[in-house]
Amino acid sequence: MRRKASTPDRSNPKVRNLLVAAQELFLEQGYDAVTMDMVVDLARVSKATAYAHFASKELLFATVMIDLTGLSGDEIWRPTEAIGDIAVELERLARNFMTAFLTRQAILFRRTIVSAVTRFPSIGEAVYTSGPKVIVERTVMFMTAANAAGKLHVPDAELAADQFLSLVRGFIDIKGMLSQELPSDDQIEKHIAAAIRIFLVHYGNDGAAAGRG
Amino acid sequence: MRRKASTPDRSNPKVRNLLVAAQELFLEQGYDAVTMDMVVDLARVSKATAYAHFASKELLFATVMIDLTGLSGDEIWRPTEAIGDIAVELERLARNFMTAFLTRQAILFRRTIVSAVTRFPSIGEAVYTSGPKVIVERTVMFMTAANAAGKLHVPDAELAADQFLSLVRGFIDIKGMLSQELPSDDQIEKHIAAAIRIFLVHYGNDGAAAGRG
DNA sequence: GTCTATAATTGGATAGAC
DNA sequence: GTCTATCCAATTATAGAC
Repeated sequence: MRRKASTPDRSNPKVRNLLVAAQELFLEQGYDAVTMDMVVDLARVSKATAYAHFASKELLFATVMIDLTGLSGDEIWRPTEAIGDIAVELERLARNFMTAFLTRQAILFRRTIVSAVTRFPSIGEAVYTSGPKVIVERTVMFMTAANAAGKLHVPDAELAADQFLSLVRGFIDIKGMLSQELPSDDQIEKHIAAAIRIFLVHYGNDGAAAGRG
Repeated sequence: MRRKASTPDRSNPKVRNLLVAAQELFLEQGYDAVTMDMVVDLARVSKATAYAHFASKELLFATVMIDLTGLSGDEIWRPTEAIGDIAVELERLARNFMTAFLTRQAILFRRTIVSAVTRFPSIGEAVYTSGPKVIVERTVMFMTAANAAGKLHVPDAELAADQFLSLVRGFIDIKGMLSQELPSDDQIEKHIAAAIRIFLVHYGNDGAAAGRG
């Protein structure tokens, strides 16, 4: 019965142990540096058991990566929410995004997934589709809703969403990807505030900006 | 004589062949997927020769990566240049950055270096220092110069540089990192134009923006 | 310096007992 | 399903001749 080809049985404790161990090791060390021996040792499971549930190291890796992807959809913004004070809303959206984006775990995940793209392109596509793509879509929805509610003046919601997320992200994430250092909470706060300021000067609906369109 | 520990002899044709072959293979497939056999085959050199010049695969990899880093300093902007029409200057800076950033080779390089950070942190630091860090520094210099010349109103040059680069980069680079698709030249042009527009509304010196500081 | 041939080890995956 | 013990292919690095 091709159970192995489909979803592994997560009610099985050994399967869970394997997934937890594999996740930790893959995130910390990357696909190649991790051996199946290391995984089964940490999971306290024999190798044969591991291969009874996951047909290959590659499949175990893919399962772990896909599991990690679904974390960041609704956490940004829910389309059902009403929009209050626009500066507050933008701030909340920005902070939600940054906490999902700049945690140590998130950075490790991005490193790991980027490392794997070359060899497992389909995993990269899947993560893109259920990760960044969703974030952008949600932000576009937000911009559209804010525009409709008269809280922003947004002629092009996709452009505005792209610019907002770009400003919020900033350029610091590169440092996080290449080195160990992460920005402090204080830096992040200041950064978000500045991003919202420049964004609102352009897209705010208080008539402050001239010559837009 | 510990020649191997220092810089390899680049006047030697076989060394050059090795570096060229290694660069191509590492960029296309990543550190682990490339074997020394593949490198020496492509370089048409024997394995023993390779190890006569590079003490290990790791050192060969590090050499290739460091070589690839120095490409993007002066190409952004030179501090000696006088600043003319600000919109034109910003556009040139943005385009220089994007062509250095969104080429196929640049993306492959970023993927490869990110993959390697976990296992070779010092390489990541080195690349950060002579890559992104330099780009940011140059852009800060530009902002400072433009402010001094009265072409921009920039109270905080570092913030302005971060915002400008963030806007120009946009959010599309993520797609490039996770999938194969790259934005078209046309999309890039429109994107740059929009970035400059929002930037100038905030930082332009024509009195269009209100309430800044 | 350069080559061919080979050592030494690692690591993904499986056989067979329980 | 689970374990122990093992196979076998791949890979980094070197020995020894020229």
